[in-house]
Amino acid sequence: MPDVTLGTVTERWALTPTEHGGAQLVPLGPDALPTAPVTTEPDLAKAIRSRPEVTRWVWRDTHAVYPHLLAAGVPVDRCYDIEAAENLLLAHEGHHGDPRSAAAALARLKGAPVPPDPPPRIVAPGHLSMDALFEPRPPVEVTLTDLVDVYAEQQRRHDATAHPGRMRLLTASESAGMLVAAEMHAAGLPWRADVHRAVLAELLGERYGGGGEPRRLAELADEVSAAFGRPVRPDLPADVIKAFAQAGIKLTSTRRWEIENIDHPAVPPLIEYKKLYRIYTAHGWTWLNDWVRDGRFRPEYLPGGTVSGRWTTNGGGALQIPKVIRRAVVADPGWRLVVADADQMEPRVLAAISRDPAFMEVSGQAADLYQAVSDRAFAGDRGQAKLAVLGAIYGQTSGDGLKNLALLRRRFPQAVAYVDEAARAGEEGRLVRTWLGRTCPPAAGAAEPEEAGIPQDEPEQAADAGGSTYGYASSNSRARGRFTRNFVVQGSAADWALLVLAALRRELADMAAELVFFQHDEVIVHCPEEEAPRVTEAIREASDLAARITFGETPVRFPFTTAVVECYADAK
DNA sequence: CAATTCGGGGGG
DNA sequence: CCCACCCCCCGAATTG
Repeated sequence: MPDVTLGTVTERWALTPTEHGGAQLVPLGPDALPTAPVTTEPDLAKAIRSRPEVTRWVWRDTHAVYPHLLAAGVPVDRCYDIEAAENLLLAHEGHHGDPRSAAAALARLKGAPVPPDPPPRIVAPGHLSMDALFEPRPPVEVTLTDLVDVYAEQQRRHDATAHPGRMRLLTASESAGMLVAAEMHAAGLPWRADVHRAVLAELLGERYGGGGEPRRLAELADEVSAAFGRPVRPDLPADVIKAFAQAGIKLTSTRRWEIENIDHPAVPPLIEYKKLYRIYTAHGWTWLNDWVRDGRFRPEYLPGGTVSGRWTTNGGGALQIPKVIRRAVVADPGWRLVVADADQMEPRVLAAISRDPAFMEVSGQAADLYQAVSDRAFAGDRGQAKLAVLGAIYGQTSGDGLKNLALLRRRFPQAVAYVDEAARAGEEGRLVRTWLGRTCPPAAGAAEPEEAGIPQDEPEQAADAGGSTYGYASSNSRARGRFTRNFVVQGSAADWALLVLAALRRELADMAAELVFFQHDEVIVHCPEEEAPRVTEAIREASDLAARITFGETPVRFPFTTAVVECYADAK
């Protein structure tokens, strides 16, 4: 069985790149301290290739090292990303957002002035793939011995957390995520520019003068104007609101849900215009020119880019590809896309972390979770069950869902209590953590930490006070409560998803298959047609393994819906 | 004139 | 009827 992240018997080495592609390296003992003198080698890739016995490479920043290694054809098994770990440890210690560079960590260790982080690198459109490797970067490397000191201190800081084993798992899997991110960038998502252009032509028509406004948008704008009896620019909300007002219809916005049921001839072309305008501006011809090269779309993935641990991307809108545009994502000839989507990931994660017996039971089967909940508590009304579950996770405050939420609370008290407690912690200004220990930022304007950092792992029932828990909370603190309520679920789901990715990349290591896309609860693997069954099975195994490692023994199952397709749009 | 905010759409 | 959470990206409007 692959050891995904724990690394019981690991040969660890630390390294730091030097000028002209070389490296300094040093082996580390079980106490994280060097067991031999530092050696210097002229070729980083060769230095790594010649040490296959090393199972984990400790380095400052994956992004500064790993793309070079991949370009040289030297993938690594595991790493430990010191700056990623610093980020997680700082947040856990109540110092979310403090400078996280290795240089800053070293300064804190030595009691020296802490340098601010360099500004985040922005990827300009058109500034593609390998170009990023050769951008001048600020000189924030620290010496290898200093780096090892920071690493050893980080190991001690793990021990000081509420659940050191989980925190180690978190930093290990975040590091694995950094590897996956670089590998997915290098592989790229297969993208057929010709198909994309055909889709655009079909939806938007040709562009006037070759690069001007698409014909279809102009036609729809004319239809809107004709319906109002005067020229109206559909892309200017103020203009549209004024036009409706003149027609005797008062609007506070021109959002789709507010206009779609209005009986006026301008509405259908206006809605169609908004839909197409969005495609045109965000994923039209300009996007295609900027972001697709040689049949691949290579976004830069940022693991842990959001506070909850979900990933973001830097440019290209890779996590918001509209459904219609997915027709351009097509496997190479003879290859397939295995598109795998975790079924009801967040409710199942809530079952695993709350250990609610009844909720674990309905989550212990591969079948539709919402159907199981509705059979048990909602007389078979799946839609109501789904709304109630999502309402509990998001912190619904109004509407029909509320009485269903009460029903949910009766049937699954421990699960609802788990998120209720997270909400209360947020309202009271405390911090909350995911299952593995990723910690939410403090409330805006919260009294600066110190105070020994607000411990709250197993918060007492807070002297309850009975009665209305929310009665005296301000709107701000209620918003904070909804945030922390959702954070423990969304973030713990991100914990699990990261472990799935880490496990899956190891399952795929001896195949031609490549991970090419990851979006919260969905992965795409690009593989030769004949490997697709193995890949499908690998995803199942990665899911099971991730669940065991993340949550320990649990009856909760995490099924994926997988589709083997040539085109992304044909999945599900 | 550059930077920031707003409004509206896309994703999960 | 909308819900409630986490995001990105664009063009226009506004602000410094």
